[in-house]
Parts: sequence; structure tokens; C-alpha cells
Amino acid sequence: MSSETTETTASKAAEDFGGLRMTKQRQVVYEVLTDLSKGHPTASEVFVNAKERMPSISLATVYNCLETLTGAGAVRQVHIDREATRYCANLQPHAHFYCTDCDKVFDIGLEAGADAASVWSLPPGCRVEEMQVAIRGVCGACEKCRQGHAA
Amino acid sequence: MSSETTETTASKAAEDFGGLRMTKQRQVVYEVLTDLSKGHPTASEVFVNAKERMPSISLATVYNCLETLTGAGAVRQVHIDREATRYCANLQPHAHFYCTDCDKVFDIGLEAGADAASVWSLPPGCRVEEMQVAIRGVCGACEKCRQGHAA
DNA sequence: AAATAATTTAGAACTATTCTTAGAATAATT
DNA sequence: AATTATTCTAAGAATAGTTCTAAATTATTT
Repeated sequence: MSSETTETTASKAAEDFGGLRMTKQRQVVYEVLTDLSKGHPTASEVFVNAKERMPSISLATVYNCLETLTGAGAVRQVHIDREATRYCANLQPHAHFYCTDCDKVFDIGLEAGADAASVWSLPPGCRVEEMQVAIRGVCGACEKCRQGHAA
Repeated sequence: MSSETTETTASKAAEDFGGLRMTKQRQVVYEVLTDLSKGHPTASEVFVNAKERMPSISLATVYNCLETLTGAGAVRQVHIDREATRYCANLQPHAHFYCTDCDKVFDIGLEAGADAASVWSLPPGCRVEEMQVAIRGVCGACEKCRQGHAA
């Protein structure tokens, strides 16, 4: 009982999320999501991976599970342009950088001590529930690669 | 010639946008957008309004025009969750607040002197092309209304 | 164990958007 | 001004992601 509090709560979180009934398929979907978290998979990608672990699972169930897990706050949706919704088990406040060259999505953390909402002049009296920040551009690796071609 | 520089450039912009051929339908679509800018209309809403001004216009053309205008930088797409794309003629950097109660979208400006990207710890070497900030929550008016009911 | 409720499955249905193709309008060239 | 080339529009078909529906399965409560 050493790594209990040093690691993130991701691994134990699978068991209990606000009284959510953890069915086998929800467990599988959640595991896929934590395993592929860096990949920000779409529902279909989750489906493919879930099917390897549980061949009987259906796409509709994957959608159901993703919705349930999102509703329970175990998982976040990621929206970039109007592309297929991606899913992300990183619950820390963060933005998403989408590289138009390699099509990858990167998590972008907050600067130390910064608050994402603070730069926006929100009208008084409104209540913020969620914030989606999507940044499009070219990532460092692709940018470097481009310069190479140009030379 | 007094209001020339005091107002935004919105009105004169309709005529010439980076050598864009300003066809009658593009003009109509652009005008609808500047007129309904506060409403953040979807393509279908633009279509309905454009049809009043030009009954022969088709939905496909509205989509084409919106894409062309977006490409030319005359108009911005607004993405909120995975709802239908909305369009916005406000080119100033701003975020969008979507009220889950009244379903309205509000433009949110930057705090004086603030830079939207500054709070995010972007990896070195990457190039930012666009930033979409969507804030979901309850607007001031709806929040006030709720408190009234609770009393 | 029986009854009730929640979940899964498979496929149909839906919606926003893109694609296709033909024809119309506009611009360029002679 | 006539001809050719290019771009744009229109209408509907096609597509992709997602949601809905109904029946079957699984879990929970009585």
C-alpha cells in the first residue's frame, strides 16, 4: 500500500464513479480510454480497441458508455472543429492542440498558477460549467520538418 | 466622412476580401452574417435569411459561400460541442459563451491587454493558427431567473 | 424465485455536411 | 464583339458521425 496516493487516482477510479454501475463494458471502455488517453481516440477508435478486449461489445454500447462516463465526470469530450468527438481521461484543466500537419492532438497544460477563464471578460452573474479550448496549428516536430524541406 | 474610422470595418469589408470574387450570393450571405452577427446563425439559419433577400439561392450555395468567406478570413466558424457550425462576422479575438438554459451564444471579449494563449503552456516551436474557446454555462439573465424560482 | 429496472445489442433513422454533375455566369482572349 | 476558359451555382445524391428503437440480456429488489 505504497503507491496509493502517489499515483494519480486514474487506476482506482475505474471502480467507482459517483455511484455509477460499473458494468463489464463500461470498465472496458474506461480502460481503453486511460490506456489510449494520449491518443485522444474517437468513439470508433475506442470501439476497435474495446473489441479486442471484449469481442461481443457493440458500437452503440461504446457510445452509451462514453456518454455515461462523460455524464459521471470520469471522462471528458474533446471537440475540435466539427470532427468526430474525441475522448480523454485527463480530468486536469487543459487545452487541446491539434496539428494540421500530422493530425495529432496534444494536451496543453495551464501555465503555473494561471486560470484559463481569467483572460476573458465574462459578464457578471454568469456561471461557467465547462470550457473547451481548441488550438489549431503546426506542432514543433512538423514545423522543424518543414524547415528541413525548405533548406 | 466622420464615422469612417470610428466604426468597425465590417460594412466596407463586404466589397473586397483578398481579391475574392464578390458574387451576388456571397454578398447576400455576408450581409446576412453581419446583420445577424449577434445571433451566431447556423448554415440553415443563414439559408433561411438569405432566401428572403434572394429567393433563388440554394443551401449548397450557402455552404459554398460560407466556406469561401471563411477561407478568405471574412468570417469565422464557431464550434460549440458538436452542434451545427455557427458563423460569426466578428473578427476580433473573442470566446463564445453558450448558455445551456436559453441556448443563446454570446461573444466574450478579452480582458484589457490580455492574450488568450498566454495562460497555456504551449510546447516550444509550435505555431498557433487559430484558437477556439467555447465556454458552457448559464448566462446572467437565466441565473437570475433561476434564483427567482427558488425563492 | 419472481418482478422490476437498467443495460446491451443490432440495425434503422437522422442530421449536418460534402460531393457530383450539369448548367449558368463571369472573365479572358482573340 | 465573339469565342474560349474558368469559376460559380443549383439540386439532389452520398457520406459520416451519432442517436434512436425495440428486443434480448443482465442485474437488482421484493
